[in-house]
Amino acid sequence: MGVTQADVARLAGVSQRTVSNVINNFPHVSAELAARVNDAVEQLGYSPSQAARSLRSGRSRVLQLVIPELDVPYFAELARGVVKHAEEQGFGVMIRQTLGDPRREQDALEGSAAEYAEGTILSAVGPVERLARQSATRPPLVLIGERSGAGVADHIGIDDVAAASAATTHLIAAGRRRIAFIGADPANSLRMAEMRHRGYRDALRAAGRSVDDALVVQTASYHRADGAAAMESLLRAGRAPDAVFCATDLLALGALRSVRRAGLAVPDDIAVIGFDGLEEGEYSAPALSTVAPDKQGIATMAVDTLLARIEARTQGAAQPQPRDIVIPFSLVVRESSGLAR
Amino acid sequence: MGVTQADVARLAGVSQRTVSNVINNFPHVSAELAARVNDAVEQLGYSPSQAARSLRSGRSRVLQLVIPELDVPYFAELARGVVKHAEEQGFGVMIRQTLGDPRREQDALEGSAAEYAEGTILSAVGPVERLARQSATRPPLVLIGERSGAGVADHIGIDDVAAASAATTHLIAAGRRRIAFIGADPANSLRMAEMRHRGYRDALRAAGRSVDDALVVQTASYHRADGAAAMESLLRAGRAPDAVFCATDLLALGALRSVRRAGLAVPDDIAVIGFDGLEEGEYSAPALSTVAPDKQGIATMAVDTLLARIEARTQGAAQPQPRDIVIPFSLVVRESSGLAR
DNA sequence: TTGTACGCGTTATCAT
DNA sequence: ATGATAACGCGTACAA
Repeated sequence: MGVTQADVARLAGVSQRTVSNVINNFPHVSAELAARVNDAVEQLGYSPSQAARSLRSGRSRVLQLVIPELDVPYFAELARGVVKHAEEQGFGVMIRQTLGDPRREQDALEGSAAEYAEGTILSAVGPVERLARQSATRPPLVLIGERSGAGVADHIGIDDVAAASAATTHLIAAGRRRIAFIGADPANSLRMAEMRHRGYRDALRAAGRSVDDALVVQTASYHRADGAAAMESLLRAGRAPDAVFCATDLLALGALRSVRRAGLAVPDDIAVIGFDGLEEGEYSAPALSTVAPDKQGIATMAVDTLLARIEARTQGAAQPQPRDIVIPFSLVVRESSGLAR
Repeated sequence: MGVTQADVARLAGVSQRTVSNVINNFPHVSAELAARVNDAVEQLGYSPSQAARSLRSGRSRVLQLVIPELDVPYFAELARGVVKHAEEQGFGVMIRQTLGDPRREQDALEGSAAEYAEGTILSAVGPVERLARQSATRPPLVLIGERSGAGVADHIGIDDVAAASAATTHLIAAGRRRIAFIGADPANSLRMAEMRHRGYRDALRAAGRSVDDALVVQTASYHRADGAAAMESLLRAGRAPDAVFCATDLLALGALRSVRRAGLAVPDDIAVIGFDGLEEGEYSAPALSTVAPDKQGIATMAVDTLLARIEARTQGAAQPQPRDIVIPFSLVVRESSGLAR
């Protein structure tokens, strides 16, 4: 703060232009001058003003990541990957936390804060159609998780229906008869919930099973406590299921605790499988089976896609159609869905 | 992007100055003009350039949070609190991830990226003396976790020694005789590890117990896997402990799994207590006892302290001496350290 | 190879 | 209450 290129130039006895050249290591600078400038920089503790640089160049080298909650492990792992990869590409990451509030999502995209970033990676909790509308003039937007129906923005994610179906099919193959689903969304606002629910139903039908809606329980949110409460209600409601597919690992971890407290055994009495591939599930008792999206892949691809958009934009190139990039997932069978005795 | 105050002024038929006044809702603007300007803003989809604003005002309203790993739950919870509180104060948060690399810490403070932020909250993994040195000319720095010995920067944190002592004393009071400690730092680079280790020893001595170094195991890091490995080595090494205090909850969660896999029971055979107060510990089997720092308190206080420094700096006020603010912790007794039968 | 001069979009000082 | 104008620090076209 305070010390400018002009100060450095004065001390080094060169023009400001030369200082700028040295800073941005421009090809044609005599080694001697460069040394003198670097000395002066060192001596004054000069560091370039990002604000001026950004105003001048129109580039901030900052990305914005908008997620619901930083301490939900799935988002934390995602954020780790995004920050890491962005830094490797020379970009910083501003993180905004919506806490599930659609107004905050809106504000993150339209508010003045948005102007810092050259682009946004958004994991929305609500419908994204409205949000993504102004993409023409706004900085590029890449969606993860919820996708926009209209193909109005790039989307990176896994095939939720197929993944949910794989989890359910695994339970069926393990010989389970009464397979419950925890995590349906009452408001139907999350397409994610809808898709995982659909995958569950699809798998059941494909196996010739009927779908028993008494075994489908809605949750207000996707935290451990919701899973615990949902499982309790399932256990209270007469005939208990012999397997449960939870829409997130956190729900599953909560469910695990409720089963345990009810004095039942996992997987002997009830098999449990989650969704997210959290490391936490490797250490639960029993270790949690799960459907694991390639989170690092999602993070990397989201950053790369966004950077490509930004690049094209600054080049004034024609923007290709928004793409929907599907990232692979894997079924991770651990203890909680082992074959029943 | 592209549309400036001048464009808005032209459309509204006023001077650019008036537009600026309306944007920053300056007191003296006729309601009629303001409406016209706002219309034009709406119509053009104008939003102010943060770069220009920041260059002009010298303020970016951005804070920098530097932590080792975003997906370590302790840091994730901390980051949540910091981002939340900073946003409430009108500040965005750039997150940098050091992955435990001291060079990245250095770079976060000195590199050009640092210039974006008006101040930095740093959770260091290495010695901070060097890092904090240049505080005179650099933006303000607030330390969380590791503290600098010299009182060269503000520090927010709990009393690690007292907290570790409380955990150990709890184990002693529960009748445990052979209490192990997991998490000592071989390189001794983390003062945190040293302090928690010291608290453990202090409590033992205060109870008239001898300290058996065979029960102290070092870990390379503070993740679940390290805790699991450490516990295994403890179980392999002859006489097993009947209690373990782990320097972090993650270590404890790993230890829990190793005990389970060895066919032993927690807390009957071995009591376990961790450190961090993670929500994850409420759902482990058994639920994990822990020492819980007031994480939201740390986050809030770190932001407030940093903001106060920034304020004083922009006011040109004299900077008070760096403070060391101690945040309370609480002992959370859950199942894993219940009384042995 | 290096110096001079201008403009990026804002805010703020000085008049009116 | 509003309009002209300077300056924030940097990058670069143009000139030398």
